[in-house]
Amino acid sequence: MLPALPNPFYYLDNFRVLLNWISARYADLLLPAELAFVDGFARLPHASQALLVRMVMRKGEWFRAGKLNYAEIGDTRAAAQPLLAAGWISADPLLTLAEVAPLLTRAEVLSQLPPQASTARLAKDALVAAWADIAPEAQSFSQWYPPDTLYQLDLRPLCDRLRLMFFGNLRQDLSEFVLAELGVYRYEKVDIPAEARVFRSRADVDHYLYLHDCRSRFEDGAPCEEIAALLTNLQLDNPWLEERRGRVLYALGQQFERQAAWDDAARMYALSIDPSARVRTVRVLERQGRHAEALHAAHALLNHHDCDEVSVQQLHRMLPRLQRATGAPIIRKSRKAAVERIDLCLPQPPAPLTVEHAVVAHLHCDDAPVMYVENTLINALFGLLCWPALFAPIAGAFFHPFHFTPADLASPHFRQRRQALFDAALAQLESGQYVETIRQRFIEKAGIQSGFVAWSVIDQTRLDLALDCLPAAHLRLWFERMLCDITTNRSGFPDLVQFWPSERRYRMIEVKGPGDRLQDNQTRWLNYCLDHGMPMAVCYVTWA
DNA sequence: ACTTTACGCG
DNA sequence: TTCACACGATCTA
DNA sequence: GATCGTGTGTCTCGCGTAAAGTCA
Ligand SMILES: [Mn+2]
Ligand SMILES: [Mn+2]
Repeated sequence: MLPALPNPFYYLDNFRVLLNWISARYADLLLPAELAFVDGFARLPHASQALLVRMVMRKGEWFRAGKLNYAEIGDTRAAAQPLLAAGWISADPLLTLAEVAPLLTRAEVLSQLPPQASTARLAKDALVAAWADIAPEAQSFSQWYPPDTLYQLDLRPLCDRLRLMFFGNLRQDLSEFVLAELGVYRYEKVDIPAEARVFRSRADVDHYLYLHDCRSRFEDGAPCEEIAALLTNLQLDNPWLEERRGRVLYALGQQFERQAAWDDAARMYALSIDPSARVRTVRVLERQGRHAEALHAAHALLNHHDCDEVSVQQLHRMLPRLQRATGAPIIRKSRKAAVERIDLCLPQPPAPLTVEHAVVAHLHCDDAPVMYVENTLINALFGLLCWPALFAPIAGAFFHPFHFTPADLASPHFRQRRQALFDAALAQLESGQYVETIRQRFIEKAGIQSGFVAWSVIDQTRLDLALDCLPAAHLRLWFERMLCDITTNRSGFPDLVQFWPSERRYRMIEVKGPGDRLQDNQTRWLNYCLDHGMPMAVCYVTWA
């Protein structure tokens, strides 16, 4: 049980912090009307401020007075009056039946229908359908349901904008404040300059919101052509936003592919700067039967010097097919790295246990314990050793108190911007100091949110075993590869690690159940590790 | 009377 | 808005 | 067997409550 907060208006305090943060850093990016809100909010009566924040933190834009019951606010209708006068909420909006139905319970819907024995037992959907036959298309809430009053929150777009400018994303919200205060989340303390802000221009904020809206509409099933038109001529000079645009375009391309709209898909991929879009361009040509063009495009990409590892892997897999289809000589690059293979026939464990657990149970013994850790072990060791580099107050990396990774983690310059800090961290692997550093940091930083440390998975025992059995040279190789492309290379590690503490050695085991195959990122890590002489194995399981 | 799900909450 | 697995379709050896 | 595409479950803080559906 969490301790209660002493201040019943804690959420209002948090909102004020956000507003002050915004007005201190972003006054030049706000319109006069938006500044007027920030200003005017502070002059509202206390209870009205609180009520507005309660609505902002809840879902939707419509709120029934009867459902806004807060002891610390008191009379809801009285608190709402100043908000109505300011025009930040409106009363008794016009609604369609489809809009009003979710606001009413089944019993309330029934109460507004003429009493008929035939309707009394119907499900809510059926009651609403019956209501549609006798009700107008749209009417005010008080006409739909006289017993209660409805308010409409008109500030959602502005509050989303402020939330975005504060967090730099729309995934986080005001609950971060209270969760941090309660200690549910603990965040690393990073010095944030008084002027630090993630957006440099209002246009960038507008564009982020625009792209987010495009993505939402796409996910809600809007026609691809419609979203495509919204993105096609969008000019962005901010690389971060252009990447976000590229990801939406890529998703659109995939959807067009599902519809076999090859030309549209190719158009989306051509507009996208996402590297995977270039590979899909080749695949679309192939699916169109344009094999010679596809082969040519594949070679063009492969010959380009900055073709990334993922694309190279995917293109190489396409080459034999394209070469066969075009009659070109088939060049097979069948360099199959020899990896130890373990074949097991095991009884299928009952849910929720998985094939990985079955293999753990089979291979585990007291002097050679096995852990099911996937990416979490190496990521945690990396995150602990490189903690000062990851949380270094680099300009632009941290701009609010609730980061669990630096904002520029995916940037190609990520490592270079922290070169000295990463060099120092990795140098500890040469000196042997890393063991003590990681142990100490595990204690010192325990529980603090980090994108690399899953605290619930890593305990002292596992950490000690890992530090005893994993050679520093191998840690160095893993970390170096991760740093080449952190977002790509932080996943794909094998499922299991087995340790022999008495011999100070280990092996990694990727488990494959029936029907499962090595995935691309697993193959890349496997090949890298084998190339460097690391002990790897793949365990294929069939059910007894 | 029971389960499932969505939401609000600190 | 991540990551990994499950599974079916299709084609090739 | 290899490859590709698609769907699913797991993450997201954990708890209490209301609402709706399911079943007898
Ligand atoms: Mn796995
Ligand atoms: Mn596996």
